[in-house]
Amino acid sequence: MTVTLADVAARARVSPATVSRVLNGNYPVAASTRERVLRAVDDLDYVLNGPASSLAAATSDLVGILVNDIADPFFGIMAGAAQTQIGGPGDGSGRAGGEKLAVICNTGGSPERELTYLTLLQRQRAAAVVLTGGAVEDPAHQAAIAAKLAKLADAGTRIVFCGRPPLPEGDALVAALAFDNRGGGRRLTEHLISLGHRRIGYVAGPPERTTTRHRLEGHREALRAAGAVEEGGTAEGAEAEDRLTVHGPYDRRSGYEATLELLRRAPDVTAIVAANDTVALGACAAVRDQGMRIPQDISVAGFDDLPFSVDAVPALTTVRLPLFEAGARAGRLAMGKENPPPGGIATIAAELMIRGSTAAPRG
Amino acid sequence: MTVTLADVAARARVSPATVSRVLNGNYPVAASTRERVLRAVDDLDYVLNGPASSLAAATSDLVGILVNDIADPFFGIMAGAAQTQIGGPGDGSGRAGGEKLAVICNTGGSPERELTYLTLLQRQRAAAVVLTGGAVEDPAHQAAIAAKLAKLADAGTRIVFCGRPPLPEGDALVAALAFDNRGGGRRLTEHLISLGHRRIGYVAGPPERTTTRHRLEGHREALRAAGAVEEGGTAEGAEAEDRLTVHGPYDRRSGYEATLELLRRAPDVTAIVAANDTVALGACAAVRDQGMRIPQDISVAGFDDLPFSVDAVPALTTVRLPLFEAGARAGRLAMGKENPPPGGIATIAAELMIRGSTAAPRG
DNA sequence: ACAGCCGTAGCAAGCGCTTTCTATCAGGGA
DNA sequence: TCCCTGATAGAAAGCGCTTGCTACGGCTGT
Repeated sequence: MTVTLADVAARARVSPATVSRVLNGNYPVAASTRERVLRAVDDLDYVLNGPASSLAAATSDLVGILVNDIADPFFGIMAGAAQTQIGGPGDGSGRAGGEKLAVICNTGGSPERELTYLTLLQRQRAAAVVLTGGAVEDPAHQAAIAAKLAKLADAGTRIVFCGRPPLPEGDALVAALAFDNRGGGRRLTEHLISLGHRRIGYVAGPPERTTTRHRLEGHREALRAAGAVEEGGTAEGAEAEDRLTVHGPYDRRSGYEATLELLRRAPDVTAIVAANDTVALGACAAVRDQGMRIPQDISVAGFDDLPFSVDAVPALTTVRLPLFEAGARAGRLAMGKENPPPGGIATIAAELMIRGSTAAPRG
Repeated sequence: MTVTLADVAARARVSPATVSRVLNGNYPVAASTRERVLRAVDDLDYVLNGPASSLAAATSDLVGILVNDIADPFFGIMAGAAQTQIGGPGDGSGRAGGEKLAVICNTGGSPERELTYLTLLQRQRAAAVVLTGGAVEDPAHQAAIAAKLAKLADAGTRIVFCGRPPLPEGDALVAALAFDNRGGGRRLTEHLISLGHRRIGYVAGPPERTTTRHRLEGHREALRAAGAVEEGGTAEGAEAEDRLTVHGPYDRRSGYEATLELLRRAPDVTAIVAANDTVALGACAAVRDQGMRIPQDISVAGFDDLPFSVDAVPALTTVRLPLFEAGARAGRLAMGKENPPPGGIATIAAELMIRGSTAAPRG
């Protein structure tokens, strides 16, 4: 029924050990023998039994990539980029070639599913795991994840964070690539302030995510530095900040609804900063549906600079994150093709992209 | 070092066989014994060895999902939806629960990589494989893929097509879910024709893809039915069709450039149909950069109805494909949770969404 | 009371591959 | 000429799990 190593060995008139060595190419085999074996492999259309191989070698060629939402290009781009570095081009034959099987796992942002996938990957003795995107800040889950990662690392699995802050007690991991969300958020709001905006609404992501918090913190840093919310004392400033912030999921619809809420609470905002570009698109729609023009009546800004941002009308002012580059680098780190950054952590710069959706508020 | 089944068995004072049966739950085990085993599993923090298990059982719990470009939400949405049906919620523990590990494989649209991934999946003895999106029409590759799929099916792997036409000699596969690209394309162009458009440009996808061909065929069917290109004879009609069609990859940039080319070739077109929404966005940008307004000066339409389409300004007229539903159904088929459609093939309707980007041409 | 069963648990034989250790052979230096 | 060395190939022992078959009580039916 199934062709096994032994069948190939028989046909090539060598021992199974030799066939294995030819296939893995990590032991000297005479050229003539190798050729004979390879021909037998082709003749019989042999395909290695992965589980058997993994069992015997105690390692597998699986690399897991965990994402929060694969339908979101933010993750799609990173995951795709990582995969370009992991699944080598291959030769179409059944032979190994250093390429691994990159598997993208969609957690849907749920910590439980994240843990489940990590366990599944642990079961498969994955060669590496890449965790992308913001983490949930619940201490219990942080600890659970950290414990699981420690076990994985123990078993020889390489761990890479991409666009995700390192663990508090992050030691087991090979490398963390963190986006400068705080700095990006700060520069974006500084830009709005420099245009003359003072009442700036913020449509934030889910409160429990690190990404949300960091971007929001950057925003508020800029606000405070400019004294933009000082209308008496710090207490009132904080109150104003809260009133001008609405949280919701990272999707278009949430952006739409949160913006409506924001406009209701504070009809006098002159600018709205969204948690990301997708949310910003929803915000734009809401602003427009309220009969206001962008940017004449109200400025809108996003974050991430996803491909569609430049095509929005007007083009979205946003903060560019080098998603592809970061994903590719994470992939290389996972493959051990690249050395981890000093200290294990690299912060990736976020670049302000000023486009048409922001302008000075009306006199 | 690593905890094995035997360790658990020893601690629970039962045989390894019993532990295995408790974990797999497919053999009667007394409640008291089961509990003892489960406690031992927890105590020792045991995690099943996937490769060993797959080897012994001759099956694995991997399900592969092949996509052309994971950075494209078209695929992201389908893949994410499929995964919701495949990777059960799990319980966070190491225990099995019918859930499988859904792995998304990014082929980049390359047939070689598609084949490579299929081999990798075959190696892993995958439980099922879902192939999404249009196929490349090269006969050699068609045959290679068909042969590979036949082998996979032989080995017990379930095969599902999603948004991909069935193989010419498609028999081995469980089910094919095909989008009505031709019908959608036809209705879209009929809509434009009914608005009064006669000179309609078409920004097509890569010529070798089935999706491209079907959508284009639908477009031309509508054109011919309306006699819109008849300016003498059929030969001239065909020539006009070719002149008004520009091929390119399925991305924004290609849409931009192809539209510029189209406008150069035929400055008098009153409408442009794009291969998909992403391309349409590029087309819109090009139209605008040429100083024309949408839809007053020129109408633009897309295909797919990706989430951002409704947020384009003006909102994009397009053809809605139920990507999430199709992906979820494909996932269920892959899991054997749902029966294949009669004949193995189901055609999924495409719905015309008329929005602001199309209007009657200027008198 | 005895044969026959059902419900459970254990034994042991692999699943197909990797890898350590050993065997063999052809040369080359002394 | 003989022994030592380097280059290859083979033998065999698992890797950790699943599962067919066997074993063993206690029950039921007659």
